[in-house]
Amino acid sequence: MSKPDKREEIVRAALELIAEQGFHGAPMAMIAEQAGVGAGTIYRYFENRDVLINELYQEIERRIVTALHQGYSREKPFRERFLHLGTTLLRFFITSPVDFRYVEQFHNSPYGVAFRRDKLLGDSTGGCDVIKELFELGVQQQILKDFPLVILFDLFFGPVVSLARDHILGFIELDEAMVQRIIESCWDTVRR
Amino acid sequence: MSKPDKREEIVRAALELIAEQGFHGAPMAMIAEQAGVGAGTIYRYFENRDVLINELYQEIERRIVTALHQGYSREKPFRERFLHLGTTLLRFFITSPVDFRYVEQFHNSPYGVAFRRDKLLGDSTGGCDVIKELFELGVQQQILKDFPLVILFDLFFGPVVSLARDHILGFIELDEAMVQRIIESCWDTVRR
Amino acid sequence: MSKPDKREEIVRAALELIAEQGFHGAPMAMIAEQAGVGAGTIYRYFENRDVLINELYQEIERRIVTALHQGYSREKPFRERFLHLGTTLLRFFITSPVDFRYVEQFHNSPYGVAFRRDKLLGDSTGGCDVIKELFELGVQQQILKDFPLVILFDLFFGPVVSLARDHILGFIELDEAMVQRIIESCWDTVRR
Amino acid sequence: MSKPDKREEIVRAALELIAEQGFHGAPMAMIAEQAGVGAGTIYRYFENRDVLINELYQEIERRIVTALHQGYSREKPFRERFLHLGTTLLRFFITSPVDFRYVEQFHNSPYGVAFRRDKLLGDSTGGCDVIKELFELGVQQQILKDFPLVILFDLFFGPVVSLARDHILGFIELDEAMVQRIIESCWDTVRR
DNA sequence: CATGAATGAGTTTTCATTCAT
DNA sequence: TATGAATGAAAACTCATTCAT
Repeated sequence: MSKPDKREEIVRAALELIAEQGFHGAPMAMIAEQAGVGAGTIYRYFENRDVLINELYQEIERRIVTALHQGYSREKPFRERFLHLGTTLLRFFITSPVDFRYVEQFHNSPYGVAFRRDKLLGDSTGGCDVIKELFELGVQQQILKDFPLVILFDLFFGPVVSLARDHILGFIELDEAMVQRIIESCWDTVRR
Repeated sequence: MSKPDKREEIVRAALELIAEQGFHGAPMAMIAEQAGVGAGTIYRYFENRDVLINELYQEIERRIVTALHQGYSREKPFRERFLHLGTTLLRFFITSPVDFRYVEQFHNSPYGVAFRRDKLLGDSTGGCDVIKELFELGVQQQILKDFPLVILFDLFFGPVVSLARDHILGFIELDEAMVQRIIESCWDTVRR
Repeated sequence: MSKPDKREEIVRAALELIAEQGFHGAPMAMIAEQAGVGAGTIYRYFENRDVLINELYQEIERRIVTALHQGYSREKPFRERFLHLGTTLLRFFITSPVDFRYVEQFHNSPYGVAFRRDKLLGDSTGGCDVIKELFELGVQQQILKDFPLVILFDLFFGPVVSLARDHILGFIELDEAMVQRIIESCWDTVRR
Repeated sequence: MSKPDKREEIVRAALELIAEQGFHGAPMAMIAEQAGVGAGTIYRYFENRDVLINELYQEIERRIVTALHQGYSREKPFRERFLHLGTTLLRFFITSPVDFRYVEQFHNSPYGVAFRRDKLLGDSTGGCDVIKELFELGVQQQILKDFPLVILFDLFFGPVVSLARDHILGFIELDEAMVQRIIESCWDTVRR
């Protein structure tokens, strides 16, 4: 196995185990075994457990940002851009349940709290500037309701996260049509 | 300290520690110290850690249910009842940050997963029959949008939870007027 | 409940629990509950756990000695006296399984070791002078084989204990006739 | 220290401590210290305390079986084979006092009871098929007295165990000649 | 006298991290 | 560079004993 491959395996193993079993259910030894490497090897790629966990989160964040930008264009009309971001995010979550579960584990843990404290930002999706930019624009141009930015975020993304969770837990089955209808409802909530 | 006082102190200490530090940050010894009792004393009131954690959750649930029923009347118009439940819940969360944080910790943990599995329900507020009843009525009478119940729940309560979290973390400051406006927006999301 | 009754109940409860579950399975609180008294009450009758356990043993020993003397007479012929002691002891054990189990637990424990150390004696039945006396007589009068006393004890009582254990554990079923035959065999072992 | 050495040290330490102090007197930390290893190291070789204790017992049983087979031959006359087994067992016990004490501790403990329950056998020496086989043969061929097998076992091995115990505790001093004489006496007890 | 709630020392076990190979 | 055996601190839990009522 080549060097980057090893790192890859560790990341994959850690992500899956933590997503499925929580932080409790993923001790370093188990991650190593699942990754097919020695326990000590993890420490060649990640200084310690905390670093591993935080880097995992950042990798997911990067994937989310990439997904959001795919097919996104500042030229399109505001509503369309909005729907694009909403549906893309919801679709990302329900097609990447491991990533989603990990993010949830992360946010509800000492790691997530520390992370949030650092950011002092407040978007529940995690540092996606493209979203923030669009919301700010919508407020400026009075397309969106006259709420503080954070509230608009919560009104729009609160349901997205809840729905993704319920889909992944099997309480509902979201198909593409439903995703569209839902995000349109969310849009109605925040638009003026 | 009288007997019920001791149980009370343990509950309070456990609740605060877990809400603030998560389950990791609240070992039994620390809970005992914070409560001003011996380590073994906790086990006189709670069979083991799991029981303690689950009873804590149930106490909060009882408090929520009590709050929701206060001032609630089946005689009032549907919309008014809806707004009552939404504002009451949001107000409860932001005035009981410890309870709220605990509930979040709980849901995102092996305990919460097991709990959900038992319920097979899917409302993110936790066994509040009065809420479920009202939503079912709304669907029947075609007052609410034609979505599965679970989705309506998520559309309505997803934002509530997100907003409560951001308020508690200090990202926003929700006053009574804002609470009213927000819940009205949520109502617009789900009503036909 | 009168005072001696309470002591009696404690003794009975402790004996049964320890006999059935071993020392591990009989914490003071459980003994108290089984006896129908408060946990602290035990300490009015026995200074501490060790004292209780040792007194329990001594009570059994007294019962054994009493049994051995019943119907025993120095006037009878040697062989008859011998058979009397052997059959009486074996009968006592299999009709008092709780006492027997307790004695076994006791001997194989720190308590028993300390007890033996104190005695520096060596009879495996526990300080029964009538037995010792008879054996010494048998050696003197050359009725018994020319072995040290301790060895004669072991040859005679080793089987008795093993058989009692197997009877109580249900591996064999000893009736009166069998008891007679067995003890006669043991007699053949030690007699000249 | 090489890997098997460490396991060896743990086994030795546990065996000695338990033999001398009983199960109570041998907590894992003490075993680790005595073995010169870290507390956690024990768990690399034994899943938990129960496993350690049971494996210890099985190792001893293997040693006993090995000893019994040494110099044993189905060709030799019955009586000779009998004496071989008896003397070998007694010799093994008095030259391996730690093993003997451990076996006694084991049998008189929840471990031993569970173990016996599994076996449903009833020989007090512990699964030594060679012994059982010989006894069965003796019964068939009417060389031994007409007793159930279990009783013959107890008549023969009851004294052996008692004698070994008394030798180890220092109440008697068994030399080779005495061992011979004793086992011959035991033989007289069971032979027709 | 009797009680039983309270205690905290002591037990088993886990797991992040190190370091000799 | 990779390994995985070894570690020991920390966690949950038990229980003999005390002492206020």
